Amino acid sequence: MKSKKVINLDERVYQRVFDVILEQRLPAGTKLNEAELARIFAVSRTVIRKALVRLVHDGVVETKKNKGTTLASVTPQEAHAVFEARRITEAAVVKLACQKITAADAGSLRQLIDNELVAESEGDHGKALRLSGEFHFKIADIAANPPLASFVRNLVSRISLIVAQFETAGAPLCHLQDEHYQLVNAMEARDEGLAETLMMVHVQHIEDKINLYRVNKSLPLREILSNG
Amino acid sequence: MKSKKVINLDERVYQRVFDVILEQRLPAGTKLNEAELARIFAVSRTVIRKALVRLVHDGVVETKKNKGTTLASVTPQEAHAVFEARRITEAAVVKLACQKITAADAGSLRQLIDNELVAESEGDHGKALRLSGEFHFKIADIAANPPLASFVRNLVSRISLIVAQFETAGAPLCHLQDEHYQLVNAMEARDEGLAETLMMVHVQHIEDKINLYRVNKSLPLREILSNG
DNA sequence: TCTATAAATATTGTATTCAATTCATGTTTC
DNA sequence: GAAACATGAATTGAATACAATATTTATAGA
Repeated sequence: MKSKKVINLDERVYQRVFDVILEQRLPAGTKLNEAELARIFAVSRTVIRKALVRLVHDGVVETKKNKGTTLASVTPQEAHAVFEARRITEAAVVKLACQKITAADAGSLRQLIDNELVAESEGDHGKALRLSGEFHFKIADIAANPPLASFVRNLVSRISLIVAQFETAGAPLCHLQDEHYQLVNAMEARDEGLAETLMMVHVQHIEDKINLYRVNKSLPLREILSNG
Repeated sequence: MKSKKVINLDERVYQRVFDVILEQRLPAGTKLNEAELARIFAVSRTVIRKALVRLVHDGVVETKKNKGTTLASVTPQEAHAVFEARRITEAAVVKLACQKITAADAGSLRQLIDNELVAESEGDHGKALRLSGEFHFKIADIAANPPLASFVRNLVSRISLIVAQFETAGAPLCHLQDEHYQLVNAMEARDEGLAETLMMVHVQHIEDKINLYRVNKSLPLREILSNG
């Protein structure tokens, strides 16, 4: 058993950027300059480029020739499609998870929720967001279907970007932890129908919050214009 | 309107390898030597590597440090997971497509089936396989959900690899075109329930064929052993 | 003949260098 | 003063060179 798994340099970069996206610590459209990233991670541009290629493939960053690489920003239509995909996929995944969940799994899930609450109470909003994402990753792992799990990871990360794009800082994510608890209970009871419904409603709630904020965001425009 | 879209060199390589996989013209485990590919495509290894990174991310090729890159070969368990993912995803996708399909879309789908039959009758088995895949891609496009469409592309290509891995040459894919026709009819009638069922059965049939061949493949073992 | 060791080879990982293109800025000309 | 144009900086695209390592092969000894 190797305690220290050797991973390529680009994997480190990829994971780090991925985590930052999950924590919503970078505003949409943030430039990811290759040279700058190379300095930050103390590697060559080659390594950075490899990580960026993968992130582009994931759809979370966009590269334009001779212009630069930025965090992907999406239109409302594109955002809606990602939510739709996530509702469909996670509904199916949670049904699979219902069939395969163990007591230990349920314990891990509840632990994740608790840790998230602790992080939130300590003011570490970024960590709480990441743990919230990992809750969904864990469900996908329980479903024991690697391709679906990988797709869920992709969708959750893209939703994180979208939320960060439309949400103003400190938007309340209340109730969502409650929904996580209910999900675990339904899964443990192996109630596929309930779990499926709860999951779809849960993702819908996230989308609803975004839509609210999109409306709010258009309001400050007058202030900005009159102020300039 | 630009008639000639400038695409990066690695995109060409990526698409080409992707097509070859869909056409099942390379046996599983085939080595994709970077230097050799660079010669074939007349580009530097840098370009090849970029394409390979994306293919690895897709799960269709595997790279081992200092060992080489090969077409991915999967265990029966992994293969089953890919089939499961595809059944779930395409079932949902075809329901979306039912809601959005136009008469022109249905025409395009039927054209694809016809072209596939022509290719088959002309003995171009590879082209027929690729067109069969494009039939599924087209349904995903009709569903108008880019993330799901991209995932379907991924799953279909992986299934192609898996089929190529377990199937012996010239395995009959009869009946499957019939199922494609029935799918188009159900979609055009906007019968979501029927379309969903047909799709799941269709994918199941593909998996069943594989399983048959896996059994057959283990039989020659005695011959091999007694012959040596 | 078999084994163990060492050298050669093959292959990917990473860094560095050069090229091409876009964008902004300044300059010149009318 | 305005517009066209040239020029320089910034940035990614691509090629080449170098490093690290696993595999194979050759060789020497028992």
